[in-house]
Amino acid sequence: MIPPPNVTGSLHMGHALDNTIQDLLTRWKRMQGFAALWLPGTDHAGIATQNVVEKMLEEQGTSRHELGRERFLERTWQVADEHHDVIISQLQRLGCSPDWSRERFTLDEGLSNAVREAFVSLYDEGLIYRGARMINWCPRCATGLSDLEVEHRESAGNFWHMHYPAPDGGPGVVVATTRPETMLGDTAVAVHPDDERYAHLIGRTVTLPLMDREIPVIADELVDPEFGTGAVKVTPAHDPTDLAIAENHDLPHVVVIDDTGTMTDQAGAFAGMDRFEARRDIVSALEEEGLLEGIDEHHHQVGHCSRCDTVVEPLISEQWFVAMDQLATEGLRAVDEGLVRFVPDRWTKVYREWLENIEDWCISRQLWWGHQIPAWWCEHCATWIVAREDPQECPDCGAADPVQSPDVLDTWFSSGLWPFSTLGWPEETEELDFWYPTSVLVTAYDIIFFWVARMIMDAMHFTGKPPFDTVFIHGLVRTADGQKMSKSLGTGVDPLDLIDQYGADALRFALMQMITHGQDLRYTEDRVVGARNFCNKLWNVTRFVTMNLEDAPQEPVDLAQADLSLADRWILSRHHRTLETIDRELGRYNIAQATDALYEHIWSEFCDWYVELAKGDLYDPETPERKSVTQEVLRTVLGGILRALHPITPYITEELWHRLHQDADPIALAEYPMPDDAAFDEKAEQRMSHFQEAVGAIRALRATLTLPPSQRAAVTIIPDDADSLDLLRSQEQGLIALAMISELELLETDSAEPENCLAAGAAGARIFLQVPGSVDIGGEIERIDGQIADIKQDIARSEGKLGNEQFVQNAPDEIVERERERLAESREKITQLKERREALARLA
RNA sequence: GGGCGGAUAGCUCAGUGGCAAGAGCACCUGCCUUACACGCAGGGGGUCGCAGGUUCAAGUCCUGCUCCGCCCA
Repeated sequence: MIPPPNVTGSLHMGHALDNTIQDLLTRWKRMQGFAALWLPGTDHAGIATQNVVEKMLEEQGTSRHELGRERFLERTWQVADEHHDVIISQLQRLGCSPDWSRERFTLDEGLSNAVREAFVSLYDEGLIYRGARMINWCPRCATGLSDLEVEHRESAGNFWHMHYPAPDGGPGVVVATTRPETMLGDTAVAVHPDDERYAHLIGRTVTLPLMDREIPVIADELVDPEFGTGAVKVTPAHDPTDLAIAENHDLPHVVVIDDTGTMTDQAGAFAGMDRFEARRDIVSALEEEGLLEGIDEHHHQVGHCSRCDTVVEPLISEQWFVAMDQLATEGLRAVDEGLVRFVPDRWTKVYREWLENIEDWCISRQLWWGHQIPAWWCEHCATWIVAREDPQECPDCGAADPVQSPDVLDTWFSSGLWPFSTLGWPEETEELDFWYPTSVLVTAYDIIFFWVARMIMDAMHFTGKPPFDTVFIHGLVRTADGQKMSKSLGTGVDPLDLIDQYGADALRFALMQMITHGQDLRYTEDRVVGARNFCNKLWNVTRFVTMNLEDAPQEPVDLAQADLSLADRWILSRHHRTLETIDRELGRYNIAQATDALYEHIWSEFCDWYVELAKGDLYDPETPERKSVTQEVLRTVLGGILRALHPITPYITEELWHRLHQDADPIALAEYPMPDDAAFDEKAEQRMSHFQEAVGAIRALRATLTLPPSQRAAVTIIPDDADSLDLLRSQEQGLIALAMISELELLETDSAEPENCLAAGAAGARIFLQVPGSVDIGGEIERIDGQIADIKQDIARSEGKLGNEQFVQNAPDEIVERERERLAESREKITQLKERREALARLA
């Protein structure tokens, strides 16, 4: 299932990451023959979209109220449609392959029916109710918000200490507050019952300054005696804790701030002022009266509207709520019974703790863009009618034309239904029957609460089943220095720019390499450059292969019957080990590990070694059978590589697939390559690694002399044993080519060492490079000294371990034996190195 | 205040308690070697945050601490 990108913006790097993961998983499973549904769609993002449109209207000098609800919605649909088209085309450019025929939008008719069904049935069960409670109100958006839509940020503020005198002119009490403007609505002062400092005041009254109102001093456990002066002002209408205290003591509410952030006519002299203006004026008024005892700087958490950043006002307001107790229990059951699992697992705890401490959910929004609440007010009965069908009259009293609530639902109310509403719920459709419950949800950790938790709760409640069995949680894409990417800060990166510059495949490959388990990832462009280079490498090696397949036999060679070279056996073995790694790691959602395994296999094994060795066989007219076997191996391995890579880089692999196989079906429909144990060839891998070591040793010797590739050199090799001799003899051609040898002398095991040579040891052989003419060998002596020093350390370490009785006794025999072998090898090596150094010193 | 994550090469990150710590990028040296200079070959670079502990053996497990980031209140 796709997390619906909202229709207000365009795709950012987070979407690119998220959708590439989903596309990868979908293509992978699809190629493996599973019926894989990836259902795309978008959500209407109520408050965000409405804000975008209102801003546009403001620029045009009008407002939603001037337009009226109907015309405003027309305008908003237009904007939403435009953004929708942009997003869809972006997803397509990224190479996403969902089932476009099933695309859904949360305001579609079907999904709206689901919303209405969900609302009415929750209402009928008593899980949705309407009530006056303290909620978070955004004065700018003019709507209530859920707790999740408020961002608490530490802000610099003050602690104002205000003196509330006793009515008889006595000392009274000093209270401290961060919000002086609310004092106009104070209806008490509260202290902790055990606080001896204030015990004498409990039950008496103090005078509320500026309002000249007597308010009681009460005792309540909720007061923290350590905080501030230990005495708090109580403003039931404007603070959740104060409201709780007021309920304990039956205190009256005085509303002094209205839903536009303006002081009400209850606010005395300050009526009509903006709340922040009033704060300043109240402070100076108190100061004038000598009632301001002091100001402390104070950093505290202030709630901001997550959509417009306005300071949120806690207000008592009549709204629709979802009672969360029962739903949360069902949501917890889903993870407790293992019906839903989070990857990585640690997010389970985050999810669980949130559900365990959840409050009722305010779902009504005083907006126009969204699902209008299916509740109608009957003026005559003074009751709400909640119904699936629009009522023409009140079912109780028959009064005509009940009025529908103008409010709409929180967007997440509809998003929570997404996994099943998109498949037709509440109808019992074939789609629902076949596809539901789904398998995987992929999303970033920042919407676990908003979306994931709600989907799980809703699914458990309405369908009795989990919406999916796995939630794969990834991190956020950040800038190179770890900042959040944001358009407004100018730190955002547009994935489309990168696609233009490097291609969608490069972007996808880079993102898949960077992804870690639930950790944020830092984006730098050089990762995409690297991925682009990799694509280029793949392109070129395919070019090489196809060029060399032009004269390949019509009938493909049966590799199972063919006479395979060491290199052939090796690359086939490595290829299948890579496939095994991919299968294992993707199965664990270790996407980067799977991606890196392919990178390594393609570049460092296939290109760097197999292709280089293949050239000898391809260009040697003497051995046509070898050539056709090599051609077949190239075709087979490259074909496997392209298919294995296709879910990550769909475009280039599709193109190259058709260059490799002219009449093939699309690679997207090809079978995903699976590892075959029969291809694992331990022996070939071991022999090949000895061969590679020999090549490496010669190359290293050449490098110390800074010989250019054009200057080939004569090499003598003395194998340690018959096995090595056999290996090197069989690989002579490759050795000469890869180590740039002019003349190769492969001696018998016990031969005498040649004079005037640079020497090196490789697994199973000693290697001698003839020094041509006057070359500086000082560098080589230095290099050998370094090696001697390193090996001395190794010897000391091995001797230490083996000299330790505890180690020999307790460690597994295998480990001890290995340590003995290593020690012997090191001693052998150091002897050779010392001899070599002396020989060099004589040379110089 | 509670919880979570991170600290390994200059940078970004991998690293089932056991063959001498790896990759990519960056850096240095030499190369247009006929698939690829978006490339090839070679190389330098590490007190694995700090302090204890467990173990024959710790980057890896335990405890405490420091710093950075995030979530919740």
